[in-house]
Amino acid sequence: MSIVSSLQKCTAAGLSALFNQSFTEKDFQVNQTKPEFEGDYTVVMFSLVKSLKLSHNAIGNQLGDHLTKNYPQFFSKYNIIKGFLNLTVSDAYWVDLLNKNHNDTCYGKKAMNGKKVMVEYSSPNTNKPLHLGHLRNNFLGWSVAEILKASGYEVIKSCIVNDRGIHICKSMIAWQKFANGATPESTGTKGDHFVGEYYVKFNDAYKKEVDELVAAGKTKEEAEKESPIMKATQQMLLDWENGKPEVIDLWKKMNSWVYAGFDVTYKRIGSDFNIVYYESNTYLLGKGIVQQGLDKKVFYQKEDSSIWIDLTADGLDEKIVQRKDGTSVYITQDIGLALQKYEQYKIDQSIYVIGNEQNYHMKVLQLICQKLGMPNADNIFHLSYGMVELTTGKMKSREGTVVDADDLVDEMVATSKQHTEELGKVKDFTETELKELYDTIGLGAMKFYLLRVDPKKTMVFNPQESIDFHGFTGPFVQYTYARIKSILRKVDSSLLMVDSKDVPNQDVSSMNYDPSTMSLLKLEKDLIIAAEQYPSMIEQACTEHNPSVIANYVFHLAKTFNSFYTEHSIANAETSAKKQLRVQLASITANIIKSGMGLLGIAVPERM
RNA sequence: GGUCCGGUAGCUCAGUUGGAUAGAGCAUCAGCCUUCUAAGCUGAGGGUCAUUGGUUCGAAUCCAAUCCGGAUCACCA
Repeated sequence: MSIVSSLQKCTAAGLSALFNQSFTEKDFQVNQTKPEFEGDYTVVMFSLVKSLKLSHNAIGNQLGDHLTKNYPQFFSKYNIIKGFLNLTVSDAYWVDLLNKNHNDTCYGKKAMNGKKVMVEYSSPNTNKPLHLGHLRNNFLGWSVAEILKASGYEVIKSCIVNDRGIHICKSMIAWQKFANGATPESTGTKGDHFVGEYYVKFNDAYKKEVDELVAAGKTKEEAEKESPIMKATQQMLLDWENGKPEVIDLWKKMNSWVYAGFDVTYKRIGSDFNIVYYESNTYLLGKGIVQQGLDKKVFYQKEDSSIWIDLTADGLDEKIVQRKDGTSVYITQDIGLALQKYEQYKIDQSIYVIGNEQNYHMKVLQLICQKLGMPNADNIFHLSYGMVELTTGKMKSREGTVVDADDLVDEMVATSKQHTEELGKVKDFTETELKELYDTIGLGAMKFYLLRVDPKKTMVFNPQESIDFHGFTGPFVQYTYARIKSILRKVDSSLLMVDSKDVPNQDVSSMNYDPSTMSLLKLEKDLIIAAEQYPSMIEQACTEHNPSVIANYVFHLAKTFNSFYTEHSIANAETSAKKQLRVQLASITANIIKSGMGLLGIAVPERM
């Protein structure tokens, strides 16, 4: 249990005993004590003054006495300033915590809880390569999955590939018309980029045709309808739906190019999936459900035989779920897939990592599932994240301002190479080690940069800032880790106990100090306090589905360590007791950094 | 127009179950490498928490109104 929880419980129990009324943790507030006051944690007593009709001082004195007397293992002393009861946690508590956990690589993680969660993320279109926005999605999805695992959930990562539809046909038509049989191999182009080029070519050709038709006297609307290339594309979509062999062959061929390209990118950025759904397989799902919905009168049919749901009572609009020609719309297959996911895995929760532009759509989806009485409908959760904008404004493909994912990764890795070479600290690395290090730092910087911001918020991508490796960045945290590992390599490893997850309750008689009498310097204590908070940070990140909680925390921990490191020597500590204590401190810090960065999908180097 | 989200230092962001003098990083300025990795540390300056009103012992945080920005409201996906 965290010290904050302990304090809340002890305070509630203490108040109940002292004042003969029942109190719970909600009746008062516990905060970390502000640095300008003495103490570690603070009970705010203003809310108690009214119910008890006593002064702060009276309450504070009685409660402070009670806590220090009855829980000396937690609290050593207290002071009262205005309505704030500041408690000092005893050094013995901190030291004991350090002893028990300093070499536990699973510190902060929970045992399996038997619950199953699906995290759907990434979900690309097969007509263009991944861009910066996809990166935020991928990093978020992967990290949230890790955070859920650390919190005891079994996680199934899924991906729905948007591999069919009019937009896919656009790049197919353009390839037929303009490629002269060119392939990724023949042009030496990565498959997804290759296909993306034809998607662009389609739009150029289409625009040209429309302009010409408009110049010939048509209205814009007419021109858009009559454009030959668009008509050909629509015909191709029909041919695809009818299974016309040469169209299917072309579709398969071009998609396979895209997948080959995606595989490379996914491998590079670390995305992976337990199950991949393809829209070409799922787009007919949900049609049966539409019929059932009609029978249940959740849906209704209009005269033209299109099928709708009326959501006006829920503050939304009417929504079509099946066209008059009997074909399904986007949301129909989503309903079908939602049910399939549940039937396939019996998941307790279904998380969708999708941008906030689809907030309305996801609200409608969940509402429909609920009205249909689907078993998992209440456990659909839309992890809605904000768009990534540039300092110059939004990314616009038409204006060519889209930041390509592969290019960005390459730039970040190149920058990390350049910085590393300038510093000249790794001259003895082999070529392979160097390459791995550049990847670790470059990708670490990028992931940290995108994950450090609250997912819900729109964020600005500043290229200069993103390649800064100082301050609140991934490389800063990685560097702190490498410094600690450098020290730990040099000191006697017997100062650390073996990993306590392997050998619980091991003999501590070889300790160089007595944990019950060891006193802590301020910077030592600050570091243990920070380390103690890691488990509750994982909890918070999990309930909020928010990796930025971890990013902010890990940065804070690293910063706290660096202050400690500059001020006090570990290897040459004043006494052997202090040396062991500090080695343990370094160890727990390194373990948490590695673990926390791992939750963000970021590797840490042993040396840099 | 309806609905939803946001507005905190020059810039990028924390902080919102209401608590003490609103915090980081970048940028600017001033210091610190013969001692465990200076991708580091220490310090300084920088704020009408969009505005106005309300709730109360106490509001960046809760409520209302207003202003500004964004998203969305397709027989597109």
